[in-house]
Amino acid sequence: MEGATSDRLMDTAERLFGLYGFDGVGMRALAEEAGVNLGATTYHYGSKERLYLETFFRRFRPANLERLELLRKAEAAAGGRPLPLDTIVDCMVRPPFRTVLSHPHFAILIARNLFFPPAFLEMELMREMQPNIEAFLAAMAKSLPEISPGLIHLREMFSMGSVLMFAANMGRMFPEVASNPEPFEWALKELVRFISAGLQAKPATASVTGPLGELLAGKRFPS
Amino acid sequence: MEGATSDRLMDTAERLFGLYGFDGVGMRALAEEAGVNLGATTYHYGSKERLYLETFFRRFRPANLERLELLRKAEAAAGGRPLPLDTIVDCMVRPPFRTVLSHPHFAILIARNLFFPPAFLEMELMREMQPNIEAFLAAMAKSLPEISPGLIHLREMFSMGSVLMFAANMGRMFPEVASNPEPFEWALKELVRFISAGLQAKPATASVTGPLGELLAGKRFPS
DNA sequence: AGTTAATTCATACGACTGTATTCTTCACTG
DNA sequence: CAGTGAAGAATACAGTCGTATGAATTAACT
Repeated sequence: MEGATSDRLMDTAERLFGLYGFDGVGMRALAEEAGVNLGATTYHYGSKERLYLETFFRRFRPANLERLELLRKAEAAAGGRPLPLDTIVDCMVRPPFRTVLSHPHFAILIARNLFFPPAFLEMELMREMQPNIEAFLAAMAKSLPEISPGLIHLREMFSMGSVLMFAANMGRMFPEVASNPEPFEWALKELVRFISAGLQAKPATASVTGPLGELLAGKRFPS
Repeated sequence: MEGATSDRLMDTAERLFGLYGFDGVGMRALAEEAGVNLGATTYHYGSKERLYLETFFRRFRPANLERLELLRKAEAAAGGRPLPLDTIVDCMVRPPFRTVLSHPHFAILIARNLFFPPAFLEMELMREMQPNIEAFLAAMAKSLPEISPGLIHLREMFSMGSVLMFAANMGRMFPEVASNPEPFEWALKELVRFISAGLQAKPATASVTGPLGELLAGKRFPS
């Protein structure tokens, strides 16, 4: 079969880079763990950075696109009316975690990259996520008219923290998720619940206008 | 003044380790950035790992202890009655973020270490945090009698994700927090609000008993 | 079967890693 | 002022890093 070596390389990279980070994994350890010669890494991917990028984006890109698709579909079905918060949050978290169900090692890698992206990843990551951020922010703003955009932005950041924390620890929590997905599904539903409750909460202080509002509205966070 | 070199070394370590992680910073780059000879690193700290540990724990330990103190005081003031959720969460997040107000670079370092602790840190970190986890879990359980311990545990993990996401990004959000702390204080209040709303939410599914409940109750998450 | 391309392999290169060693400089004390 | 120990500085060491190179091997196709 064609590509068995390069596939084994990427699967091992997914696991090791997730566990130890880009700087924490050497090409020799990676090749050995994959049962592949060291030279094969250069041959198939050219450089360590490219291997890292391709390993990450092969699963991240489809999941990210599917998020937007799900949101568009839900919006179309609602016909212009604001979506329930649970629906929006579900569109946001369902695709990546469905991916993770069949590829558990990807969970911690995505958490690592969204929380502390390596410098060479940052730009492409932002470019990939910007449409999603804007679309989800807009959907939330429509469903939460009484909350200022700056606060929604802040809360979306909080939400992403919860999601990524869950992703980073699900390997420890549900070691055999593939064969027994029910506890995982339960936790995922609770994650959605937790987030939408936080998003809908009454603001702690009066809505912030003026300099602070503009300041927060202009910021970009990983998500 | 005594210890100027070792202090400069630790301050630089705090910043660089936070930005690039343990494996992302070399001793030479660290020494040069600190304006210190390479040999001084070995002389003052013996090894890279010890420098890392001391850098982290010099601020983490006091903040962590203060969290427990605050909770104890609040519990004493309440005289056995359950505490308001906002109070519990405030005790949890206030000390680390007060630390971060005077030492902004520590924010991303603590986020990194709680999210993806290096292997050599994991054990000591758990030992340091276990009393806190148990105390806060107990306080929350008392204030949320209708929510199962397993779910509270899960939600505490979600909360920690929000907190750490905020910590990891506050450098970008509030670059001059020392001279202008008001926006930061506002965001911090909103963080507390977000979390306590999520903690108090009605469970998404009926309370889980049997194997799953025990499974979740026995797990340990970073916090 | 013979030619060509694709892939695997062992090896090597220079740069960089964390740490050890050695020597010099400085400050303070008896 | 002699002496003692801490601190600073330069250099060295063995090991590992990512990557490059060229030969050996396999696969594919005429």
